[in-house]
Amino acid sequence: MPQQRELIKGSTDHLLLVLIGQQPLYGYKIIKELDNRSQGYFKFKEGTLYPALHRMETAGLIVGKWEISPMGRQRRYYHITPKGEKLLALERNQWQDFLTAMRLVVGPVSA
Amino acid sequence: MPQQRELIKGSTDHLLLVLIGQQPLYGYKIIKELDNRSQGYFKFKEGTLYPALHRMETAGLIVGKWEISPMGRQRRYYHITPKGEKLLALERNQWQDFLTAMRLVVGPVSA
DNA sequence: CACAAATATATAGTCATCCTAGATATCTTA
DNA sequence: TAAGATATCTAGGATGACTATATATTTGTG
Repeated sequence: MPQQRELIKGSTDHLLLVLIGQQPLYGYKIIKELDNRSQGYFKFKEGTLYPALHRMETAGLIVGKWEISPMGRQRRYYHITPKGEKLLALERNQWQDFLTAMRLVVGPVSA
Repeated sequence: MPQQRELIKGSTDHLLLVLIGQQPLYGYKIIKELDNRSQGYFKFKEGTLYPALHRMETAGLIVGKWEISPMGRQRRYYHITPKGEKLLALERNQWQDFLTAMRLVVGPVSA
């Protein structure tokens, strides 16, 4: 499973890329968004999120820019890059493949 | 996400528990079974599998017994324990919850 | 006004897991 | 007899998630 480990470990990164791919977001907002959208399931810790964002920026998947939020405050907004877009599309396929493989082993998953 | 990290990291352990929960199996056979059932997706390495089995045995989820295979050879067959059965049922629910949360964030997953 | 809580970013250190790589042994088949 | 499949095991490296902490600003409350 060449890509599976990355997927497993990367489910965090995938979630971040999905959100940032929809709109530029800053770290703290991402934590809140993930919490809200998942109805309280995902509760990312700062120690997980910020290093992940830095990793992804180093990898050229996103770029962080200091911008003024609608509230007039300085926020570090992350934008997805073309490279990030490509990886995002790839990750969606990998996620599908992983789910398919899991279903084959553990049996069908309801819903 | 208290259980999510365990789930992510534990997708390996979950797969093993599912298989062993269906029938006693030995390590090498588990690798082949996962490969076959997943149509080549899961290709566990020995360095991943055996330590995982040892961890799970230490945790009391499975017990390994040296037995003679139908081929007349010594194999270390792992059997699920009552404790393992309970965790397996719990893990199935956690897997469902995780999938639900993922869908809420990344959108519906086909099939 | 003062203080608490929420907002917001960051990182050092710990821990767990996955994989590489190698060791070892038996059995089957050409 | 040799090669390849079967079978188990572990040390060490790499990576990522979390705890804990530091720091600063803003909002809400009494």
